[in-house]
Amino acid sequence: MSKEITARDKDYSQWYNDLIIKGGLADYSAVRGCMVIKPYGYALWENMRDQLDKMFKDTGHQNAYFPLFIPKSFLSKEAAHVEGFAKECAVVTHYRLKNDPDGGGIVVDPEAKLDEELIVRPTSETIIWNTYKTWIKSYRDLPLLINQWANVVRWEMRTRLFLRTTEFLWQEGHTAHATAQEAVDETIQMLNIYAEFAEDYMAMPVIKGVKSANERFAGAEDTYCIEALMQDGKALQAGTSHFLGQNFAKAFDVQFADKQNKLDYVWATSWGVSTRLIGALVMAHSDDEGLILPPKIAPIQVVIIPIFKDEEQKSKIDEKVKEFMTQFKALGIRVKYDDSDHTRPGWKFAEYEMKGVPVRIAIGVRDLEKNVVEVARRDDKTKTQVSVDGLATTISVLLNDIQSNIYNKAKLFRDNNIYKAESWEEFEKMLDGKGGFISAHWDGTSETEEKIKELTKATIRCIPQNNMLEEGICIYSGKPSTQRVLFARAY
RNA sequence: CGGGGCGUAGCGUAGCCCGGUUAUCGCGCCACAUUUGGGAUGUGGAGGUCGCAAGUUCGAAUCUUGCCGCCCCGACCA
Repeated sequence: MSKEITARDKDYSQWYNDLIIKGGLADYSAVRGCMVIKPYGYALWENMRDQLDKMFKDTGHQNAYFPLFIPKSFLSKEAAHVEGFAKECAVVTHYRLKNDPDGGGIVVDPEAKLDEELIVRPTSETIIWNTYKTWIKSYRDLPLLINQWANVVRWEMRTRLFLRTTEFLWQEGHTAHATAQEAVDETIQMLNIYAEFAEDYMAMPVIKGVKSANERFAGAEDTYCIEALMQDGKALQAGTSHFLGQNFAKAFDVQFADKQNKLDYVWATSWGVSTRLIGALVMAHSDDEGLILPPKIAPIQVVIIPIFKDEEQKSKIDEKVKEFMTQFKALGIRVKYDDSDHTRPGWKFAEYEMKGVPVRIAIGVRDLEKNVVEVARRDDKTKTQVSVDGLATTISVLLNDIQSNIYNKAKLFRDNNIYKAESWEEFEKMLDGKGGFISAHWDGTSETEEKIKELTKATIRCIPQNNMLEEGICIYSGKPSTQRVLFARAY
């Protein structure tokens, strides 16, 4: 098997696939459009999930779990919602198989047809709001702050590892509030949590903003999002937080009695991030040697590789490494000692580079004599001799350093790829060049946005938060505009 | 669903146009030996419904027809 990873500038799609498959994160599966997340990839997801979960709980949310199946009639209760999802639903129509009477295997039993078909959830608003109806009676029941970790299914035409798979893992928060303001505050709070997670943990700079009407979630009043920039100049929506207004409360008749015993519909939010974040991580940081994972979420932060000629040398090294391991673990560093004998050091070096392990420590008898080890960083590929005295502390500092270095590098790239377009010609030229975010004036109409998409495949990624108001003219229509918005081609 | 490409061992492939002994090569796998500071070397070995089906033929991986599957590019989308 080829060990080489395709070069980024040669074939970006192949580069991306190579990183995931050769980095050991995931594989294609026997089921069309679905992937197998391998242990290493799942460990990465668990680290991300655990951190997000902590952030949700720190802001008063609780986890719960709702059914995988949604009765078809639920989905149609909110008009915009069904409109948005109808085209990509997997549907359960029968509940039993039987032996084929004509021989040759097994067939669906036509006798076992469901009276009402079940939809495999593409998102859970409907089943959850159907439940909330029974949970919410009074202002005392509010706010209701629930999150669920789940899998969902969206039957997309074309799939792509992590970025768009038929089934994917995610979390979806669904909250209910007594006032519109409180719900909006919640929406913004969760957006901020996503941004904080992306930047502080994934080392991926994001732009916070609000979607235009065209890009809004089906059934939302407002969709807030974080947008990241990938190395090929395309944008990626990394997380969304929706202010749902009273749409779902009205569709599912969820009313509460306030202090004055006046009935009103509750105000809702929903917000989610998915395993797509892993795809974002891969495209944001990796190079042609493999993955580069930020230390804070890397499944293995440090790998130790022994270099020895015989058993005697090996046992000396083992003894020293045992001390390191204790010290590392005391500092909470995720460390792996790879003393397997069936691959040689050079193989292991390449292997852990492909897997994106931030720090590699090589240790041989030569080092033991000098009381040093060789420390190699994945992010900048430098190697240095480091004293074994206080090694764990040195490495701990180094991991923080790597974390911020990865972030700064991604931020520099992102900042260098935000352009201002003043005219249509300029706009098109920028898109066909390096891509990136293009800040341009827009007249605020859906028609213009659609026309631009049709002509260039670029969409409005967001209207940035705290956007400066600025008089100008729309790059497409020439009509007056009050602010710039961010355009990009996107995943 | 439209356009393009591909299906031969676990992976990657040659052979196909122009049909002909036992289907090529590399990686990986197994055994032994020598090795181990950047993807080791040697020797020996195991592993195949040539995507499926039908047809043409003395003979099909190769030709014909149908079907299935996958990848890439579009439309759709987190």
